[in-house]
Amino acid sequence: MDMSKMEKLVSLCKRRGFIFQSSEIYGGLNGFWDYGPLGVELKRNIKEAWWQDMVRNPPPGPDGQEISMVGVDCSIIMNPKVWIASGHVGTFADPTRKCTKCGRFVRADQLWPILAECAWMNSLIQEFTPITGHIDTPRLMKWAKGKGQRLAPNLALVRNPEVTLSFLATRVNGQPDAPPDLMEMTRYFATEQLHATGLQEPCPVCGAPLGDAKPFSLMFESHTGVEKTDDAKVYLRPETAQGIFVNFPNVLDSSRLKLPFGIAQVGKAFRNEVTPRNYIFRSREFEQMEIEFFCHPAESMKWYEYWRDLRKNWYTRLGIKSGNLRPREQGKEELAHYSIGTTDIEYLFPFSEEPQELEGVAHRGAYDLTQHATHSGKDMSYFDEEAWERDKASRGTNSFKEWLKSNPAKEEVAKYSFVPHVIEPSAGADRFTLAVLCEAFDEEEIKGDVRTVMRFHPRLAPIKAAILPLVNKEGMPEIAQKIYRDLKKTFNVFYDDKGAVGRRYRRMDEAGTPYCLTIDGQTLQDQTVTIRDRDTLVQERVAIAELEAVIRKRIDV
RNA sequence: GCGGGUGUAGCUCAGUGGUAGAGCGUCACGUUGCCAACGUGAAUGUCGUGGGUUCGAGCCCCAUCACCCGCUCCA
Repeated sequence: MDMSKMEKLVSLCKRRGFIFQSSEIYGGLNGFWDYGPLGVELKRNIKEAWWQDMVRNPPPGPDGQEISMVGVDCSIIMNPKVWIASGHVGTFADPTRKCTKCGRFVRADQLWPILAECAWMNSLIQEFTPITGHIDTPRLMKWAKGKGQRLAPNLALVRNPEVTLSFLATRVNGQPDAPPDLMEMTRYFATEQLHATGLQEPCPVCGAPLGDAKPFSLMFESHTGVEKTDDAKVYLRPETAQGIFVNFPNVLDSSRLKLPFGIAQVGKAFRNEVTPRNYIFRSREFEQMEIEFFCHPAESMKWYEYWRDLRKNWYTRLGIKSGNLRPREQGKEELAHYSIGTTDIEYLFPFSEEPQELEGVAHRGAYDLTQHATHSGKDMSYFDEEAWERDKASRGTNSFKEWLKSNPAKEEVAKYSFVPHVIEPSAGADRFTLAVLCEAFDEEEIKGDVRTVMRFHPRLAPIKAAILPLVNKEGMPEIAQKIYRDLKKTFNVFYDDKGAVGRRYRRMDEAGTPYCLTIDGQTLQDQTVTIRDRDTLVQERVAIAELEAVIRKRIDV
């Protein structure tokens, strides 16, 4: 059998119940996936580890201080104005035309300026005189069979010069008093079947005819209420972040938080990706684990570095080998216009030679809060009461409002009232789940036999321990059942008494269960069981009474 | 969206126009004494889906869907 690692992993995930294709019995749906019984446990453990480590128990800040984190859980469908303010609606609101051959998108209103600058046009325009409409057929023919082949392989003039030029000649000779202008000539060059299609407009990249202009949005749309009118149009959120931003004032007013602090959210997001690809890596429905950390502008770089390092280390701690994990500072040209800095934390998946993004840690400045302040009219700034209390005596009044009337300098006001800067560590829960699966997958040879084992970090493993009576007699199943009932109150454990114990061990290896507890003959004598380690295969004896503590200790490594 | 490939049992695959198959897995019974044991038996398929050609289609043709690879896209 010659399967790639990725194919083996996909097969195992199906076979053991980690991941299924969405609506599979109906042929599936491109870009959508389901988690099975083991997969949902794995993903829950990942999300819970994130929530525990980032929200409930984050490590100390850069100066050793406690850091404040709270969570929210926002609706997926929000007021559409949110997405206008965030920029998601605007970015692709312009009608876009798609090339029928190469698939590239061109903004409809920019087509001619772009064409004027494109490579094939600049080459072609030297071969005729657009002012007079005069054409030199042999010269254009030569271009079509030479440079044109390379520069615009799908241009009608290149694909079928005889026909294309005959249409053009008919036009030029038929109306000698009204020579075609550059635009019309370009359309002729792009048209192969004039009578069937009419004049076409070419793709700036390859020359093929462009499709009709259509508004293009990566956001899924729906409607509220009965009538599906434009007024009722809503969007499925393409990211969880905006729910946090728009709730910034609510959280501030209800939770007695002071800057700096962070708000976290875990939840589904939706993007109508052009090409979903690579298993669950790029799906149209996915889950994000996002933090917006709000801080004073003067401290923002410090916090950016804090989160960047913390997030990278988190992955390492959960078992991602450092060699496969690549933090990558984005270049200036890559950055969104509002971002001061962004680090992509990338992972080298088996399906790609290039590392792929697991998480982006972005310094977003005051962009988002300012956008929402502008669009909603709601004040999104923060008033630093401590700073004001400290300085008010020297300002000559107890009232900040009163002081503002004296027209203080902007920089002075900003010491007390300002729009916080934001550091955004935005992680993909499904992407990390896939990374964990890839990282865990291993095959090793034991006595000429291949053992497939998922080496999950114990904290993430779907099943923590299996309880196995060595044989089904002499009271072993009864003892095993009791152990099972005790342990399942605390851990996700699995009971199995079917078949030979070796086979049961191997089954648990494929599920990634870190520990197997076996009830054997000696158990009957001294109330101990063996605990088998998934990775080392080493077995130790542990008293039944100490099992819970022993497992807890091992899982919390 | 383009080009190439694939689609047959839960998984991996064989099956080139004439009775739907194998290995593994699953289940039952027996056996069981620590790393995928053994014996016996069983279940499992609209051959991705829909059309067409044919006396007859898993196989040929058309369309469509999904997955994989390469482009493209990923605000």
